[in-house]
Amino acid sequence: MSELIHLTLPDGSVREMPRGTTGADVAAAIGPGLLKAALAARVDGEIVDLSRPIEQDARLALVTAKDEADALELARHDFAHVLAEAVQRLFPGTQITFGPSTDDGFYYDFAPAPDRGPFTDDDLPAIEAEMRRIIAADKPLVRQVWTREALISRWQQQGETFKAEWAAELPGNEDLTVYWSGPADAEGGWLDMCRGPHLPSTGKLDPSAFKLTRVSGAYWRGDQKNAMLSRIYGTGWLTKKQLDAHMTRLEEAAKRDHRKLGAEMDLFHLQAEAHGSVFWHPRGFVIYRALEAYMRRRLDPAGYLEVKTPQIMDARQWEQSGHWGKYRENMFVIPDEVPNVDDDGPVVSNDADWMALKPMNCPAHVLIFRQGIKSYRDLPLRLAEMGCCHRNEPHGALHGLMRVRQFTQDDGHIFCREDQIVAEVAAFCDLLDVVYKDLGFSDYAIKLALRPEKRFGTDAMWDWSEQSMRDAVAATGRNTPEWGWEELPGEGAFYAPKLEFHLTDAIGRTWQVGTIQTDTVLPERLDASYVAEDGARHRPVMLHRAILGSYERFIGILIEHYAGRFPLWLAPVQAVVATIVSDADSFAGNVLAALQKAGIRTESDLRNEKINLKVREHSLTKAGYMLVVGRREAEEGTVALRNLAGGEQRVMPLAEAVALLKAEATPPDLR
RNA sequence: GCCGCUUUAGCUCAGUUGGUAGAGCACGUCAUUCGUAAUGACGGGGUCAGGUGUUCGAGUCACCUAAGCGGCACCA
Repeated sequence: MSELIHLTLPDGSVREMPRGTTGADVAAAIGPGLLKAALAARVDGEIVDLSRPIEQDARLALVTAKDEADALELARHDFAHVLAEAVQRLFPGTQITFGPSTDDGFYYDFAPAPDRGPFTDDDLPAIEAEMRRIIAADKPLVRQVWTREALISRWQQQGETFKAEWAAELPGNEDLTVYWSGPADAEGGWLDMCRGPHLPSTGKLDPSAFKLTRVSGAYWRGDQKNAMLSRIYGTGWLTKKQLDAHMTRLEEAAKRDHRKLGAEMDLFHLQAEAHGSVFWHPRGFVIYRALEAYMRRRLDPAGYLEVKTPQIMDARQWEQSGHWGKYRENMFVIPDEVPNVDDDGPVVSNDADWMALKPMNCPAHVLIFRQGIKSYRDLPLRLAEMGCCHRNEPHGALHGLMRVRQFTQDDGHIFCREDQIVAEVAAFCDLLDVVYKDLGFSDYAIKLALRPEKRFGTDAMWDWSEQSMRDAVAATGRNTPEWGWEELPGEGAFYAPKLEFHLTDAIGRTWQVGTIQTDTVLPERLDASYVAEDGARHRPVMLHRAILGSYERFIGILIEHYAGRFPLWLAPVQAVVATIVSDADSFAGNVLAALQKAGIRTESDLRNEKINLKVREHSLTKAGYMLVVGRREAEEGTVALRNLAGGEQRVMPLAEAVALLKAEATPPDLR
């Protein structure tokens, strides 16, 4: 059995090695430097442990720190492993569950010992120290294959009920792999069930390249019916330098948090008395209005007809649409009865009729569609509404402007025939693309959320509506990895598959903004129909769609995207006229008037303060431009125009400055 | 809703083992007219989130409620 196998290395050279050789053997044969640097082996494309025997001819590449993505993945997985070992050594009785790598590190979910509550931030320093000890001990990470029965029985013996449950339910019938944090099968060894691969030993990790960041609760298997576990998050890298760079990035990102900038720039506020609803301040509402005006200018020529529908509707309407049954808990419900204030009895009797604040606009749009008789000639009918909706969201979900209880959608519903769907969805994607680019987003992700478990409609309807959506996206060529395209099983709405458009906030969290959905359920439930060429009544398909999603969320993302430094057409304050001496007050008045006449949002600052202070203050509130006037400008009819973002300034005649600002403040669609 | 943490002046924060509150900025008054990121002096301002309890005494300890923050779950 001492045959030789042939391993093809990345440079094309072929090495003869005995069957059963390992990545480590090959590295050693090439040179001690490579052996030291090697982290894992890539055999025919698959990453495996350096110690895994190779049984047949293969392409082999050794993974080192230079293969950053692979190396990071390996290191983060190992950090999670070391974290779990550290926790069990420090807190006996803690059960381990599972712990994967993440985009910037790792986490591990634990079931704390019964006599001890969940972990807190105070536990982290000790756990970090224990992790460093495990790394310093340079424990070998040893792979073993166990039968399922043996492993389950070991977990049960050790009281690891979560691991036992998982081992029993892992799909397939094959044996399971475990990894020892060495020594294997001996005192001091520590075992976890894991598919691998792992680094050769814990010492390959840089003990200064990780940091435990926070603790949180997390449900076992992500289901809130299950036990609440205690999750410890860490960020992990290959070097301390990478870790430091990451921490710096986080600090920078925190500075662009829309909640922080919203206060600093005096855009809006939130307070307990109306938690989850936004108090827009004058400067913030300027952005809102500019965005709304822009959207109307985009929607009108795209064939949308804007409507306005009631804020409150009878509960029976929501029953018929299906929302009452599914979302009753999250709707604001009010009695349709005048309370008798003189009466000592209950303000509302049990048999009151119930009304609800609208959580969405679609049923109302169907009601508009149903007025009169619609012909196939009326289709596609595109109704739009800047619809103010209320949803009583779970309190833990609220988040600044991103997740609120009162919000305004740039909503729209397209009633059309089945054969019009591909064209309508494609046109929507194109319109959305134009809008996002105008607003500064060339990078967004597209996902298709498929039928959920609980849904209305037949499987045939879902087959058809999901496929129509795939076809429509394919027609736009956007169903590719570059667009982040993926299908999300089970995540659709109860009445329709959802095409989702996602943007990312300052610290990397993604938020759904735009959406379009192919709905055949609601037209059925609310009995919408049109007369076709054959003279018979047919059901229209209803496309639910929004580009911004909600003004609140989109403005939140805009604030973070621009770090408050908006393009001039969206800037709350586009220009500030500031004087150096009071002798220039009168000329400053002329400058202010000229700018306001040109439609530039301008403020003036005539305070008896140094120009340094004025520059500083208006820079901090992120006004667009400053027009400084002193004695010289007043005499010459010029202004010193300073871009507060860039800092450069130029003296020019007033008329020239007005023209310049007017051009830059023109919205992108009007240029 | 679940887990953990937080809540002291308009904002950012200090307040040691329980002995009835402090800074910087902001704000007000006065002086300063000073050419591109903080002029100076003086002054006003707090039921320490709300409630209940322990205590001679609570910003400090316990419990409850609310909101916020980080996750989880949810997101029509």
